[in-house]
Order: sequence, then C-alpha cells, then structure tokens
Amino acid sequence: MAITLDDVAKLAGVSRSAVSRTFTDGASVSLKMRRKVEKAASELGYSPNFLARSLTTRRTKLIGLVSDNFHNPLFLDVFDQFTRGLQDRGLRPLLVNLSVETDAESSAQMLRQYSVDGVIVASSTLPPAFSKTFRDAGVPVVNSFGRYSSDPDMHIVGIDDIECGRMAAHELLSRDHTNIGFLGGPEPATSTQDRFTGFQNELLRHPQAELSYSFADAYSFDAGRKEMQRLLSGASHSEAYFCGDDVLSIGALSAIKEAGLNVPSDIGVIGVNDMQMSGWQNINLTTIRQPIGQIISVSIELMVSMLENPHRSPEARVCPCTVIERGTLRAPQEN
Amino acid sequence: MAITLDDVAKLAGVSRSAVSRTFTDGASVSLKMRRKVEKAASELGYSPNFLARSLTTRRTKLIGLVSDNFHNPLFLDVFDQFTRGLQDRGLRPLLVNLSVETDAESSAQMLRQYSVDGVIVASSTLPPAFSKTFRDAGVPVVNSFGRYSSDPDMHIVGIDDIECGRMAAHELLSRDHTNIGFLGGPEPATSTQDRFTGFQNELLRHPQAELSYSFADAYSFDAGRKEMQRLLSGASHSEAYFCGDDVLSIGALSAIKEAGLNVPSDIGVIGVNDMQMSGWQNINLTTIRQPIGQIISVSIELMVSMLENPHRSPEARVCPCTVIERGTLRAPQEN
DNA sequence: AATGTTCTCGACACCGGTTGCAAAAATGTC
DNA sequence: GACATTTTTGCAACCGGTGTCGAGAACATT
Repeated sequence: MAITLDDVAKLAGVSRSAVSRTFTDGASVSLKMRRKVEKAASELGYSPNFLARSLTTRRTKLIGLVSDNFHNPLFLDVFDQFTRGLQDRGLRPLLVNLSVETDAESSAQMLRQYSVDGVIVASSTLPPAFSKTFRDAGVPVVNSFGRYSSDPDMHIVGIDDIECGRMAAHELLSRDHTNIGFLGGPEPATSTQDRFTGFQNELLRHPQAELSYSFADAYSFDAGRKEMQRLLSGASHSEAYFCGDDVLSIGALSAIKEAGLNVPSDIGVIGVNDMQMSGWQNINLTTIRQPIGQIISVSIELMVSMLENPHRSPEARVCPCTVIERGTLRAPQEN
Repeated sequence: MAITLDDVAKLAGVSRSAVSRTFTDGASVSLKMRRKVEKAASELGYSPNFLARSLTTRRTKLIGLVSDNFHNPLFLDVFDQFTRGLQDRGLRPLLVNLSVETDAESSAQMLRQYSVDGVIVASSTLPPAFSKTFRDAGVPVVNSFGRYSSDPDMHIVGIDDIECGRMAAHELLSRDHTNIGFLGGPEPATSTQDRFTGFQNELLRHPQAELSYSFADAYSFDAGRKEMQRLLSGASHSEAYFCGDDVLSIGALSAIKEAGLNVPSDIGVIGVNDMQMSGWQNINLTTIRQPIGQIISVSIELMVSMLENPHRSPEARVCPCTVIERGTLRAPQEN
C-alpha cells in the first residue's frame, strides 16, 4: 500500500540516494534531478517515512508531554497551547496521562522506547525524581509548572510560589483585613508549601494580622467547597481567604453563597491561576494570574534549544505573576 | 548511549535473533536461552526500540488523536479518558490540535508519515472530509462525537442529536412552557442543526407551543452570554430556553442573573453535555447528559477491533442521552 | 587543449530491529 | 542405539530510510 523510496526511484529512473536527497534539505541535488524526482513522487503520492528516517538521523521530532493534571480546567488551556506551540515548530506531542496510579517508571521507559527527542513534564505535583529519570537517560527534559530552585538540576519553568503567597498577603493587607485565612491546596504539594511560606512571611511583618490556615485535599471544586463549609460551620471564620487555586476558590465561593454570606462584603476571596472561567461574569474572581502562556512558550523555547544543544546547563526560569482585580475582594483602603 | 540488540547479544554470547525472540511474545525460545538473554538485558538496561521494530512489524501502536475542541471544558475530560483508555491497551496517543487554522490536510499527511496505526477524530465540528482522508489512505479511523448516519462510510460514535433535541423539547413541554426558545451553537455545525430539527419536530406536535430561535457564534461562555443579553434586551423573550451546550447555557445563565431575572422562576434553561462544572452547586444546571465515558470507551473498542481487522465494515454507534434534573428548570407539572 | 575545482550522483554500509529458512540440538519411539 | 520428529538456534535478507565516499560530469582557469 505505502509508497517507498524505491518506488519513486524506479519510476524516476534514478538512484535511491537521489530521492532521499531531494527530501532532505541541505543536500546537494541538481535542479534537473530534483524536478524529475518531485514529479515521480507527486505522481505516486510519496512522502518519506519519519520513523524509518529517525533510525539514522536519531531525531524523531516526538516530544513526550507528560501530565497528571487532567482535572483542572486550567490545563485544557495548557494542552491547547503546548500542542500548538510544539506543532508550530514541527514537533509532535506524545501525550502521557499520569493522572491515575499509572506507573511513572514504566511511562518513562515507554517514552524512551519511542525515542522521543525530549520530554516536557507539565505538572506541579509530579515528583522531581520522575523528571530526573529522563535527564539521567540523556533525554532533554523541561519541567513546566515546577518548583523554582536557585540551583536547578534540570530545566524548570514556573512561577515563584513564595512571591505569589507574598502578593496574596499584600493584597489582603492592603484592604485592611486583619483576620486572614489560608485555604491551601493539598498539603504535600510544594506549590502549597511555598505559597504558604510566602503568605505567612508577609503577614508576620504585620503584627496586627492574624492567620489561620487549613488545606483542601485536592485541587478541585468539591474539595474547596467542603473545606469552606467546614470553616464556616466552625465557631468563627476569617474575613478573607487566600485559596490555593482558582478551582478551589470557586468551590469556596459556592459554599459561602450557600451559607447566605456575601462576597466580598462578608468574606473576601483571592485565588491563583486566573483560568478562563475565573473571568466569567458570574464568577468574577479576584486572583493572581499565573502567566501560563509565557510559561509554555518559555518551556518550548528551552526545549528547542536543548534539542540543538543537549548539554545546555539547566536553568530555572521564573515568570512573573500579576494580580487580577475583580469582584471577590473589597476595594483597597485609601491612604 | 542507547543499548541495542547487538550489545545484548554480544554480552549474552548468543545471536541477535535470539535476543529479538525473547522480546517478542509468541516466539519460540527455550527457557535457558530466555534466562541468559534476560540477564544480559537487565544488566545493560536494554529495552527494544519500538520505532525500529515498527519498520518490520508495521505496527507502531501510535494512535493519532485529533481534535479542534480545546476550549470546551468538557474536552479536558475527553482527553483524560481517551489517553487513559488508550494507554491501558498499550496504545500511544499522538495529539493533534486543529483548533486554529492549521491545515487539516497537512496534519493528515504528517500522521501518515508517523505511521500511526489508527486515528481518532474527536470533534463534532471537523468536516467528514478530514476523516475520509485517512480511510482512503487505508488508516483505520473512528469519528467520535460525530454525526450519526444510518449508512455511515466510516466508524462513528456519538449521540443522536435529533433525539437529543426531542428530549429537550419534551422536558420543556412537560413543565408547561409554551413560549419556548432555542439558543443554538454555531449554526453550520451539524450538531446544532440536528438538535434544532429534533427540537422543532417535537414542538410541532404541540400546537400550543411557540418557538423562537437564534444561534450563538461559538460554543463558549461569552457567546452564550452575549446572545442571551441580546434576547433579553429585545421586546420579549421566551420563558425557557434550550441551549446548544452547557458552556453556552452557563453564559446565558450569567446574562439572566445580570438582568436581575430569576432562574428557574422567570426563565428556565436546559443545556446539553453535563460537564463536570454543570454539577457544581453554584451552577446547578439542568441538562441532557452526553455519555462521554461511553462514547470514548466504545470509540476505543472500535479502534482496537479495527486494528485487528482493518476491513471491518463501518458502524455508527449511538449512545443514549439522559436528562439530568437540577435547578434551572421548574418542576414538571403534575397530571 | 590540458589541468584543476567544484558539483552531482550512485554504490554501499548502516540505523535497530524482525522473520523465513535450514541446520543443529533435543526429544520421542521402537 | 538408530531413526523420525519436534524444538531451538543462527544466518541472512529485509523494513524504509540516511550518509559517506569515490567516480564522473560540469565548469573554470591558464
């Protein structure tokens, strides 16, 4: 069924090499030859087999795209932008879903068996050990949405979660809130820990502020709602909350409304991410934007540069967050 | 860097074929030989190169997963389930994003260049011509979320949109609504047309019902909100709307609330899809569930069976929708 | 016209595997 | 123990390409 190099060579009456050359750029072929081959090729509808080619070139243009975030609406955008960005550069995403308890180790091996040129790990929760598997196997890897380190042992692109926590604290303080809550994501996640650290540090500089904190057990609507329900049913709750992420915030907002309380007059909420939905008028969440577009384009840029120079030394790139002021936090106090 | 068959053969002191055989199941190797090879292989950390293998076996286990729905939150679930389902069967999804004006034709060619074993087109909006490219090239293809046909020329899995429209009409009628609106998705989409047809047909059977209709220009929150705003600003609006999909419905709900109207007492809304978010307590959308889990597992099942028997004749499988009663439609009338 | 350069092309070995075939080894039978 | 039968093994060709190398063609130089 499939048309091969030989078929074209035969039809054009030239050598196999000649055909190969007209299809690899930078090869020396005369115009006459190229014409002849191209004519034969288009007659037969030939196009080269990438996989066979990869055997000798050692380049597949396949990039493993690994994630375990298939439940956070933010990641639909992430996948959209990654796939488009990779496609634009002629790279092909081989998608790996590590959501469920798939064996990470075997996924890593599988990606190597497919000779991927590189791997992008898009997750804030996958253990660094996973990414290191690839680095150790000599496969370029960049960890997107990973934890910043001043001395990274692989490429990392993400935000500064400590700074992010600090920003949130600053926003709440600037609105004269003193009784402040932290409703974090899953406690073991480094992003949760770092955001808490930054948040707490900033509050400590303001002795009038009182901090209470707790954690949801997932980044999900239900987890946010459940935890906020728990908080509201207690003896007292804080005036304003920094929630671990937008989807958690939206769950919390739902619980607040159900309890008959008003946002932002009774309780304020600020989230993180600024996913699409947060801007919807019926949600209108004040949040800290994680610049996913930038994170992704930087990740791809790093990947591409590693493909050219695999021994590029690891870099950690941090992308700046910005506060998106909407309707779930009262207006800042005038001074 | 990479360890090859030869390395293992040399270390084990056996032939290349012997090594190959121990790694392809169903091959005849003695236990002794297998042990020897496995020992050498694990010492070197060898695992076979799938791509090289595919050259002779003509099987890559690569499945092209093509979609243009990277903005509908429903599809995060879709990707989650597709990737997991494929992985579970040892297949690897090569993701293709056709959201933007990427040339569909060239994407199809690229997938063939990567020798994918099959292609799953997950979209209700991509033209059938695209899927046919693969069929004509002899590549198994299944069109998920495609339009039902009684005499399909390729595998199609989806819902019966006409029936879906009918169900929506039935629900609205059973609540004694007479002044009824259809707020459809993009007009050219076959799903929009079919749902409208079914909806209209059912209403025609009830002469007291009055139908007005219009279309949003995308399946998006903004489009739904904008269109509902337009409807509400007009001279009169309907009592209840069947919206083309959930995200459209949520946009419409937002507009309704902004206009100071109450759901479901002033206006009722019913959507289609039942995505995660529709069940969130602060949205609580009454909707017609599209059984995506079933659609996906059937799609994968069909794909797998085509891999075994490529000339299986095309089937159209329709999965049943169900009404999910929540809070955006008033209670049915008692009889 | 003779010589030197630069291009272009084909032969051939290779990439990392699989597989048909025949020889060799193991097993069964009497 | 001799022979037939089955199983296991290695050889070599092949999958669809790439890339090096040397020969010959084309062109330039004197």
